[in-house]
Parts: sequence; C-alpha cells; structure tokens
Amino acid sequence: MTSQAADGPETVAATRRSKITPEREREFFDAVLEQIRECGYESVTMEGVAASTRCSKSTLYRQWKTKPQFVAAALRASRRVRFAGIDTGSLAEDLRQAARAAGDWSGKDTRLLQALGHAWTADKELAEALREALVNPEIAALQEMLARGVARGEVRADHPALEYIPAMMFGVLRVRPVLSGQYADADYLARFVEATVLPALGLTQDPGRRSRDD
Amino acid sequence: MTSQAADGPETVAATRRSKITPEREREFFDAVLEQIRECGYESVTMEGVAASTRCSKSTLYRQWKTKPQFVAAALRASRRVRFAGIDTGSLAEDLRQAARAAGDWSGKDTRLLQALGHAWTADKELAEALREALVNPEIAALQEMLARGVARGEVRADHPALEYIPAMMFGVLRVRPVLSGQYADADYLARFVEATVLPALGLTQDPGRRSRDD
DNA sequence: GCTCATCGATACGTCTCCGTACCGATACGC
DNA sequence: GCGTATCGGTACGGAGACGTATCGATGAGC
Repeated sequence: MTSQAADGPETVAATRRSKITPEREREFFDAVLEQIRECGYESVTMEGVAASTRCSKSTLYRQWKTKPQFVAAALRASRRVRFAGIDTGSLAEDLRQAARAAGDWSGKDTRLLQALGHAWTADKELAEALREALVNPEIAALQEMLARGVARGEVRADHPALEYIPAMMFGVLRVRPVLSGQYADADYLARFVEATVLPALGLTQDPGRRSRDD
Repeated sequence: MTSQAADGPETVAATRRSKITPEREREFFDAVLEQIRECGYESVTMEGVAASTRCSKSTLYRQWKTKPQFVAAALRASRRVRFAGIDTGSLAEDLRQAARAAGDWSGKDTRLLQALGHAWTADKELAEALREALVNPEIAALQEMLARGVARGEVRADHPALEYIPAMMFGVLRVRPVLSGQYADADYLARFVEATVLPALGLTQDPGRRSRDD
C-alpha cells in the first residue's frame, strides 16, 4: 500500500500514480529514522522530516496517513539482514564473526530501538514493523547459525544455553549504554562472546586456560 | 533542595516551608513513575499527575521547577537496593537468588527504563538520577556478590567472564520484551542464570551433565 | 503540444501541554 | 484566636505539532 512501485528502481508502473521514486522514498525513510535516533520518536515532527528532505508536509501526508504509519513504513523498508552469509564451518567462529558484524551496526540500531522508547509498546503497527525490520531477521540468522552447529555435532541439540544465545547477544547490545554510557562496539562484543557465550555453550577451545583449573 | 525535611517521616523541621509531607511527596513520585511506565515519558503531563494525586498543578510547580526536574527527583527518591542482603556463602546460590529477586521487580523497572526512552539520553539530570536509582545500586550489589565469590576462591579474580555478569543479567532483562513480547519473570531469569551465567563462570556444579561430554 | 495529476509551499484550525498568575479556603505557627 | 503562607482550582498566554486545504508550478503521459 505504501509503495506500489516495487518492481525496480527505474522501471515504474505503467500508470504512475506517484512521482515519488523509490530513491526519494528512501530519502524520506532515512531522514525520519535518523531524526528518531537523534531526537526520539515523540520529538520527531513531520515538519522536520519535510524540511530536512526539502519536500512538503503535504507530500508526506499524501503517501502516509499518519506519523506512526510513516515511521512503520520506514522501519519496514530498513529491513536488512545484517550478518547473513556468515558460515565459517565452526560455530565458535561464526559467533565471533557475528559479534564483529553486530558491533558495526549496533550503534545505529541500538540508538533507534532506544529512541523508539515507549512508542512501539503502544502502537501495534510500530511494534510489528520493529520486529520485522530489526529483530526477527537477526534472530533467524543466529538460530540458523546455532542449528548448523548442532547439525555438525558441536553442541548438543538439547543444550540448555542454546535458547538464550539471542537474548545474550542482543541483551548486551541493548544494555551497554545504560551501564557504561557507551554503545557496544565490535571489540567489546567479541570479548563478550569469547568470555561468556562460547563458555556457556561449552565451546571454549582455548587450551591455555580452563575455568576450574585451580 | 527538593525535600528539606529529610530528618524523619513525622518530625518536621522547625520553620516548615512546605505542607507537603514526605508521604505526600511519595504519592507524587509514585504517581509520575507509574504514569511514565504506562504512557511513556513524553506523554506524561503535569496535569495528569496532579489529577491522579488530587493536587494542583501549582503545587507541583511550586516544588519542582520543570517536568524533567520533577521526574529526576522521583527517580532519585525511588532508589532502593533490590537484592541486597543476598549472601548464601556460595556464588552460584547467590546468583540464583539474585535472579529470582530480580524477576520480582523486573517488570516495573524494565518498563520504567523502557518508557523513559530517549529522554534520559538527552537530559543529563535524568540520566544521572536514573543511574543513581536503578542501575548503580544493583551493579554494586552484583559486584560485591562476585567479589565474595572470588575471595572464597570459587572464581579466579581474572576470570574473563566476571566483568560481563552485570551486562548479562540486566541485558536479558532489558531485551526480553523486544524478543518475545513479555517481561522476564523469576523463572525465566533463574533458568537463564543456570544455563548461561553459571557455565560462563565455570560454576556448573551439576555432575550429571558436562558441556563437552560427547 | 496539451492536459492533468502531483509536487512544493504555505496558511489554517484544532488540540495539547508547559509554565504562570490569580483567587478563595485551609491549616499551621505563634 | 490570629496572621499568613501554602493548598487546590482554574483561567490564561505562548508554543508547537498534527492533519487539512488551497494554490501556482512542473513534468509525465498521451
């Protein structure tokens, strides 16, 4: 409903109903998400988005009925699989690479999630768009990663830590700003995975140090 | 500056400058925090707090200059040490009890932190009050717990997982609503500690299952 | 080349909220 | 018992934002 011209960046539908190209739409979406990150969802105004993209408020309201619908559309359009394609053949190495990959976009996405604040708990459409864009793809990628490790026999299928790995990874991303005032970067995440995730899964392959060697 | 009558609940200073008793003040604070949890920081209005406590907006503005200062005062006054006094003599048991204790208040505090959204990142006073009230006491209690375990020789002082335990505990609290739509309760937290925190620390004392027994 | 839908700009109405001011009533301090 | 400061209620001004309406200009489609 939002963008009917989804068949390509240049080829537009025969009877064009909007002059908004997909590139232009992306500009709107990027602008509103960036303003949410900087000012918080409640403080973002349609006027502000219109001004920063040099379009008119009417143009925005012609495409999207209300501000939450606009933001939800922007969220859905920002859906990207961040660390897909990680498949090193080793679960530990997969998780290490996932940590480094997550560190690269953690700032933007963590800030966005934080800035959405209470809005997504109140608006069903926002919540759904949020999960669809930021949460579900990453969870699915992580679980595929874990499933491959199980299939290779690196971890038992009934290992109790398995179901908590996503919560560990995204939890530390989300809580770091509250605890230490800074976002989790790739290095921090890599150390976290090494120190907690891999040991919890029994994947500590470092022979130099055992946990209970005293 | 906010409440000068801090010498007791009944005994008031000689030259009383405000008719707001500490109990009445607590009513204001409870009301605003509850409204923040329910509606989000931005949507909370001074009118709403005044109405719910049957006081006048003037009364609130006589005591606190602005809304952020009011909320910050409420946060600071809500400072409580949630799981202090846990000292079973065993680090693993301490952590298990901490998990159960955290599960009891996780709903309220997690919702509050979530509902504060972007406000505390923008307002220095809010951020400081937030840390002082919700974050620092818990971190300190956890670290004392860990320090006792180290002193008893249960964990090596340079164990790499030590510094990430607070992030694990509070991270999973904070991220659970996003991942599964519900808050972490005591049972979930207890299972999380058992499945990830204790193994990461090398404290798995369950002899029936080892992580690398295959 | 013409037509018309859409664009950007702007003005407008409505609403909500912040923070202040005023005004009797009440209850504390002396 | 009296004076006075604070309380609760309300009205007010100012600001800002949502969403709508209007209007010339532009450019795509035929």
